[in-house]
Amino acid sequence: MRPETHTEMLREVGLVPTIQRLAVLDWLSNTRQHPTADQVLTAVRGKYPSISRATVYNTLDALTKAGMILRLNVDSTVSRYDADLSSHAHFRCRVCGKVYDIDLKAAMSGAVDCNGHRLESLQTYAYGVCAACLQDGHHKAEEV
Amino acid sequence: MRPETHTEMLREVGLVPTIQRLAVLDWLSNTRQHPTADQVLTAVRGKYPSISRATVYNTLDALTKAGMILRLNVDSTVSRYDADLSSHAHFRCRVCGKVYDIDLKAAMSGAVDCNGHRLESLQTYAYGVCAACLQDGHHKAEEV
DNA sequence: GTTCGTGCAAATCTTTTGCAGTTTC
DNA sequence: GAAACTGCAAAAGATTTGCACGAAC
Repeated sequence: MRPETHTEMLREVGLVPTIQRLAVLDWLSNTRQHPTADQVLTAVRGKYPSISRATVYNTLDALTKAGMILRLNVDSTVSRYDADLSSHAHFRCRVCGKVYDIDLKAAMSGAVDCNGHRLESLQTYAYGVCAACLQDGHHKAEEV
Repeated sequence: MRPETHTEMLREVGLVPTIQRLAVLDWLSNTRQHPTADQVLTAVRGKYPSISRATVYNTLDALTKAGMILRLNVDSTVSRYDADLSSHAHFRCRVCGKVYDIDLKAAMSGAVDCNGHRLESLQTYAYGVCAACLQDGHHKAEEV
């Protein structure tokens, strides 16, 4: 979207703003889909044909760890990525496999109709550091 | 736990109650862990050394589709399974990788302390049939 | 006896890794 | 120039598939 902003953002988290990373970040910021790594690779190769699969994986991982994008586990066998950090839930259709953004409140309301989709089940996952690891050693726990 | 009950339950959903399926279901019902398919394989082989990996995968898939167990996507690269169908959320520690059951309310409260664990991020996934597929043809959508 | 399920091996798919060469600052 | 990053190829894991044999009803 705004390459300069993205360049700055990468620098701020200690990542070298390479062409490849900017291409991934720019494209991801402009899509409303929730692409898999392979879809990112295909899309970015439209602009930079030489980018390799490993670089895309490395980049997506680095951006995720830096908190600039989200890695979604909404599919069971493949990761998807989302540059929209605002609080929302994701809906996956078991018929067509598409992933939609949905309202968090609509999802949690218990209603079957969820933003026009028919909700059948719900999963909530939390991530962080467990009680045992917090005790084990704060230092160790902070490092990752 | 109660093999007879499990036998009945399998019949009710149209699955032949084989030794293998009962072994998987029994073991899964008695663990508080959230095992991967491989961990189920190892555990069940303790009792039935001849059970194959494919059968475990087939069984877990059949039980999931029948709604008797849940398939968790809390890890990004491996599925975990849970026989506890009560409404709760799952917490994954990024240090040790363990998965814990947590209170859904505690998870959604916004507090950092979540059942003693330090919550850093939250993901909510909804599953069902999307608006487009519902319109496309109710019949097609119901089949799966 | 027919249907459904199991076991084995191979195949597929996603993701990670090692390393030589290149880019960035 | 040193540190960080990329690209390639190979490896590692998880899951699925095809098919012959065996179990269940």
